Amino acid sequence: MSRIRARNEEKIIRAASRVFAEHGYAATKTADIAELAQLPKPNIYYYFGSKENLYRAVLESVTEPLLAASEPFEQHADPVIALTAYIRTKLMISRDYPYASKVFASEIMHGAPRLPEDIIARLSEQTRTLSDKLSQWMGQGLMEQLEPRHLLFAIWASTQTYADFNWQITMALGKEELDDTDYDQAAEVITRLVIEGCRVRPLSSL
Amino acid sequence: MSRIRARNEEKIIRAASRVFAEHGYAATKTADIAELAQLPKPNIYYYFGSKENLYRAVLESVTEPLLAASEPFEQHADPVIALTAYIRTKLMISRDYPYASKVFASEIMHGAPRLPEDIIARLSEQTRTLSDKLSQWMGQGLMEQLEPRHLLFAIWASTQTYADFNWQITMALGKEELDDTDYDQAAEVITRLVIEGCRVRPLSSL
DNA sequence: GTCTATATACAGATAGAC
DNA sequence: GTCTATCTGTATATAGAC
Repeated sequence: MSRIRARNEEKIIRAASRVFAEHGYAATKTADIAELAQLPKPNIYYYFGSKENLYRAVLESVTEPLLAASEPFEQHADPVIALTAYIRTKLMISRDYPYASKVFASEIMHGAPRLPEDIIARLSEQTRTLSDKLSQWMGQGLMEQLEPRHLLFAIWASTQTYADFNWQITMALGKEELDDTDYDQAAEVITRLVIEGCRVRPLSSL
Repeated sequence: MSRIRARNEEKIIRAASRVFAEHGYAATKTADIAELAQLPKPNIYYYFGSKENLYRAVLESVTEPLLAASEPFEQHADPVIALTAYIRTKLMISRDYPYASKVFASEIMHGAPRLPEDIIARLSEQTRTLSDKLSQWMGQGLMEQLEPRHLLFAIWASTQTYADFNWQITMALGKEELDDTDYDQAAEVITRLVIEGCRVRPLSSL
């Protein structure tokens, strides 16, 4: 793998993430990706073979930040701290990786027809890990007994909505784009819903 | 407007809602809509003129159920009852009108490039009405003081996710499709988050 | 008013020069 | 290894028969 190749592949992936996120897979023209990447169109086919291959490469590349969100669950044993940090991290990912979030959202909304099996497996495993942790806390009396997966769905949806449905959010808030204050307010509301709503208590209360 | 015309237009709209929801605007072929509607393809162009016109007609037709969700806010003065009913209604809409929800979600995710101005206006007005009502309850001390629009975003996201990201939900729950029990559990979790999380109190507590 | 057969345009992909 | 010029399939849209 040459220097120039690595550099061009990265430029293409970056440009493709954005165009796929903004227009969706089918509406995306490889010519637009090439233009944004400032490379001739055939380069894309030379490096990736086909539009679909490139799209799969994009899906792989955007998976990391999304999976990394669960770190707070591994780092903190205390449910109040872990859940608070998790919500904040999920919101920061929506802010910093909006293309990753949208490409995934679009893919999943249409039934994940092009999502590689290994990514599905990793997402499933993460879901299991997270819901097991929640069940454990519930069993210890550190939070109310609820179906943990529905709680996860609520957290995922209400944090990712700031990336996926950014248009609606900015419109409703009457802004061009969101600033740090908006994300702080979002974190405050969602954290309150989860912590107070599930009566989550710190480890020290045991 | 002839009988046969009205009937065919409705068949086309219904088929189009489904195909647009499942594949997105760009990936949808008018031939697939025609096949599902059991009509010849040129009929679509005869009745609607273009794929884009048909899509706009679909957007108009799916707007009603989505706007109707706010009825509980008008019917019930009590915040506990109104919010509980609102969450339930939103979930039932996700269950009963999944195509409407997905077509809208896809449109908004890509920046609403084809959403008619009048629909935007009606959605904006509803947002204002709902957040005003929440502010009023907060002012009366019937619930915690929070940015009401962020609370709305959380409710919208966590209820619509059951339609928009149905694939992920069913996969996480290990099911082919959701049943009434799943929606009951979802309602229980989301209602608890909102009512307990915002410390919403009934009118009678005043 | 309705539908079969066809034109047209666009975008994914590649052959071949450099 | 890289890119210009071109091919080709596919899907929107319509002309014209019934």
